[in-house]
Amino acid sequence: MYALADCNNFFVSCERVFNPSLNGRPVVVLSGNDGCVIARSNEAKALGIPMGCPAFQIKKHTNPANVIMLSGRHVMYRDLSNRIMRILGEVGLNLEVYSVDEAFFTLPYEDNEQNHKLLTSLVKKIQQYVGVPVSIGFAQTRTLAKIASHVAKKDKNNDDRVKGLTDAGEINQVLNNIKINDVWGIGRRLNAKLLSCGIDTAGKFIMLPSSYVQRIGNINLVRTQQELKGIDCISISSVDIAHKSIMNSRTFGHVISKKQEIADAIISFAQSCARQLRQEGAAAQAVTVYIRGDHFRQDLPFYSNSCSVRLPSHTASAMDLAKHALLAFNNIYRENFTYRKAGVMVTDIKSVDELQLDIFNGENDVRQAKLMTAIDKINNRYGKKQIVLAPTLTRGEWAPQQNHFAPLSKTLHFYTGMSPRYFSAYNSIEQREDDKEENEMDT
DNA sequence: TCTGGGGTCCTAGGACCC
DNA sequence: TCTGGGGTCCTAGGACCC
Repeated sequence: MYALADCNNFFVSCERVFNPSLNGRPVVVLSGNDGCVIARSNEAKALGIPMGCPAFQIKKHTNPANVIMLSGRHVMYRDLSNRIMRILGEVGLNLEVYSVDEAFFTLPYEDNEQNHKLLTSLVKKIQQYVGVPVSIGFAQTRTLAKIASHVAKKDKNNDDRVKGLTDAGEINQVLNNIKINDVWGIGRRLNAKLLSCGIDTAGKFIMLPSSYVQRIGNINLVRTQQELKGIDCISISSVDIAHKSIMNSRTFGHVISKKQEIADAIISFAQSCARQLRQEGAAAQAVTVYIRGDHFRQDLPFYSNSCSVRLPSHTASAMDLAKHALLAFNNIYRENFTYRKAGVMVTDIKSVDELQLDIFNGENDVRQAKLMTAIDKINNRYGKKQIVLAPTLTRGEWAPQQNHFAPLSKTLHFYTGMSPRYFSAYNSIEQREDDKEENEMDT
């Protein structure tokens, strides 16, 4: 029996932990550059604000004075997420962290009454210790558990926020009322295809012959159908399985044409990829760079391109990765165009354990590895940005604009469990302007 | 004026091999 | 005129997720 714990309106709920005055009001959290809505409170949903809605359009949808718009503070969300996962991990067997606000786990009891009781206490514990509301669904497969948590969330009479879908008759009834695009694994395209065949509910979908389902989609769609029928066939690559790619990219605060400014961004992205590789005890042997114009600007010529470069050996060195990322960038950069977004992706990733022989091959590799280890030690001890590659010392021209941070420091005392260290991490994003000065002093 | 970021898996088709 | 058959590997692009 699988359970899925899903945080309600996660980013908004995190903001509310630190700022209870947001309770009961329509709140949205925005993406980078304060661009799109990426989380909505129930009140904001009720106003008809759709997911992904551009911030400037909220004024068209609603009375803007009604809606509180906040810039995302992902360091804080990650921290609260970790706390929730720890609590789930204490009870749940085989915890699979699926995303920042969701995790699957298996249930210990044969008896569903007992499982229900256990989950109810978990929901209460998370509310009490972390302050974030969580809904939990459980069923025979992950896909059904997902639907169950959906039901738990929607049902206003269900105070304990736990829902089990275990009775065959009830499952059928629920599936007949679930719209096909609310099923996990069926997105926009497949929804359109299925609708055109007259399939609009999960109940109708499970009646289709699997050969037909395979023709509409692919093997994944067949698996989704099996899961809805109660046959377990989707596995989740859990957190301890290594990443296959690591990406770092940003939409710039405005369009940029100067080559050096974009190069600075590329170096910064490569540096972040390298840092994450080292945190995971891994190294990569390929790096891809992409750059693109602003596809919303009809008045500017549009150009986008990408380039991959293979490194001579696996590395997690910021300098190696930045150097090769710049080679790739030089390949694709064109004069006379403007750019709005760029990114760096590292692939062909292996754990350092697998690479012991390779990585210590050359004199240079050994020195680089030692140097990066030393830099990590210093940055971990004295702060993330004590030693960085030179072009990333100051805040780049490309840095995204975010102007809607909640006044966190004023509300922080609501949260007693926070150490000074977290405090500074949470505030670091707010204080970009201060950062700039600090960095100049460091220089 | 203003439109996110970071992942995974599958498939078709081309290159290449014998 | 007429031009094999089968296999593997790689990559780009499309679909999905949060």
